[in-house]
Amino acid sequence: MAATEILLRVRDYDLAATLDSGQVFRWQEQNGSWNGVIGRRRVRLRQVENGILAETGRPVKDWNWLCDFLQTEIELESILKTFPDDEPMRSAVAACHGLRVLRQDPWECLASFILSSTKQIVQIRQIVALLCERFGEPLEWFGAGPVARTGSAANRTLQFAFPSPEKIARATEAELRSCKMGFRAPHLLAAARQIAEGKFDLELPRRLPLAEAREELVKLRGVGGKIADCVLLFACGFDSAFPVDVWVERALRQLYFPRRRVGDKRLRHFAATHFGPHAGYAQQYLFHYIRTKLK
DNA sequence: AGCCAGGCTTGGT
DNA sequence: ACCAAGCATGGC
Repeated sequence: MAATEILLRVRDYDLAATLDSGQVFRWQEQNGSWNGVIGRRRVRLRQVENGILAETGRPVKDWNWLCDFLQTEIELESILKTFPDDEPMRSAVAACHGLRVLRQDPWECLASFILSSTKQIVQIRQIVALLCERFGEPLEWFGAGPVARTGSAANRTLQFAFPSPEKIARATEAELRSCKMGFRAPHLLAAARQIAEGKFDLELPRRLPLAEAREELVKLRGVGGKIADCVLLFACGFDSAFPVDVWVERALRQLYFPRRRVGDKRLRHFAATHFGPHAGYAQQYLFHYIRTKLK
């Protein structure tokens, strides 16, 4: 039966932590609900006692797209069990219980993280919002109400889909720069063109072994190892990908090597070997922990 | 190897 | 109020 609402029964799921942990950049909290866009659908999510209550503007028959995005079928406990049994991980897990890794659209993920380099999360959100308002296709309003002309900036941006590679490919560098992305504009433009022209297949990495998938992604301009790892983890389903940004590096040094000089090489080796088959999840816990709980 | 590239937020004064 | 440092980095 088609409905505009569904209850996804799931436990160990902290919706707020998950949507606000720097994986995705378009979700907005509004009095207890989270508003966002998945594909061409505007979605409202609310954490309830026995799971997540989801609402869309139009009736939906098949909710798989939502379960896939939220990864509600993943049993979190079995992943947490694979984490190393050490003090830093125990603290991070205790502090961020219910934090999940989402499964995003590869293009939105790639584009967002190309725009992320040396930007703070608030600012990445701002750039992505401008990009969607300027280039994204308009979406139907949430619910049946009339179009409000006086929506907040936060709500206005949720009236647009994330722009396709084809749309971005037709833009000029100057137009992209007007979204305040600075030197990242040519990177985004080049990636969009390669994908739009069929010279780069974003569906491919998913089907390759991790190392080869990473090699492919790194071929794109503006994509180094860190951004490739973000796409591999957040969009391609590689749980073992371990993005190391300044926060995770800080977490590793502070929590695992306090008051010790550790070379960059050794730290990378530690990161690559210590955290097990779901290292990406462990990374997300460390990232969120150091940013929100330890400062 | 080291420097450079937007612009906004954060934090110290 | 003002200013400097820093930011889910990668390219040259």
